[in-house]
Amino acid sequence: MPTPIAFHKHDHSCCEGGVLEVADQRAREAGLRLTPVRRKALEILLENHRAMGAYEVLERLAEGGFGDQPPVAYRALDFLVENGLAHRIRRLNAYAACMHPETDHTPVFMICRVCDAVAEALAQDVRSAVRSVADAAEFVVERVNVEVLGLCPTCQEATK
Amino acid sequence: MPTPIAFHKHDHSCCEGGVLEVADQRAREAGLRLTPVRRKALEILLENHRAMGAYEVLERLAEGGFGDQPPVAYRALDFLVENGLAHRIRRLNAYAACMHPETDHTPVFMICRVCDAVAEALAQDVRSAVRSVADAAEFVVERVNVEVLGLCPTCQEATK
DNA sequence: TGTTCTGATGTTATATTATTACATGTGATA
DNA sequence: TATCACATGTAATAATATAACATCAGAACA
Repeated sequence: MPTPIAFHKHDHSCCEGGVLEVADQRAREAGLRLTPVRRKALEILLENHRAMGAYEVLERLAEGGFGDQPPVAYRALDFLVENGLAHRIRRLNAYAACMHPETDHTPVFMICRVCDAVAEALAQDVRSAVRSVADAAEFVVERVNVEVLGLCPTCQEATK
Repeated sequence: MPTPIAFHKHDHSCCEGGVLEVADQRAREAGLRLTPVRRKALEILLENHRAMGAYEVLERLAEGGFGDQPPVAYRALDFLVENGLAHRIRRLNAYAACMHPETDHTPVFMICRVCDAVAEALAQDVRSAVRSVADAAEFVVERVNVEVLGLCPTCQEATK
């Protein structure tokens, strides 16, 4: 199954190179420890450009000479998520490289229920709407996760 | 751990009775098959008034004379979610009775990272913001799930 | 009444996802 | 070099979820 992280065609080399560059930069500036396993995990997510399960990432890490036990993948992925370099897509029990690591954003994930494709979008409006609801409940917001289920452009066609 | 579905004190008998009443009504009118296990599962969620794991619900169902194997709980919970009588809280791998079954809503769940308390809020603004993002991506929205992680009023106090 | 169909339930087994616990290594700092 | 903090490796297991199939109960109908 394809499960790309964007619905439409694009020059993927830009995503990959750009994101890795930002990651390296953040590592230098913010003192992030982007160690070999962690960087490799990010590369794997970027290469595939789709939501991947932890065990799938683990397999690729093991092929790359790293450990082959679950914590190896979970630790690397947790690190990436903690530091805004990847996101966790809960509906799919999967992870995807963040496409906008340079900005402090509230991502919205659109997940196709037919083909499992995922696209990440930025939505400042969603963030502010959430914030006002939370304020009313006296709740302090730290992270916002929005997952939208529906039909991607391709599967809409197929359904017709 | 308590994990209530609302942060503030309230008359819980209203929630419980009201929601069950709406559920029964929907069963009659819309031809929903709210069978004994399904109704019991809803009662369990309402009684506890908090997010509960499937196995926790299963245990209570078994005590009530129903089957004690995982599919018993998963099927009942899936039914409730499908029909808008419960929600799945993915961050907690848990389920909670819907507090607004009468309305077609986009729930926002606020989840406390310290005590796991969950509160459900309605947010029409969030829905429309999501919709406009999705339109731009030519994505057809079917369900929206918003989970906000942060600190509930009680844990904010404790952290000070 | 009895037959047939559909969907719900029970049960066994197993798959998938995630964590705990502990040993080992590694690089910075005093 | 001693010590510390943190990263990694590994074994074992916990927690969550589903597949597959048998059985049952009620509706629709001859």
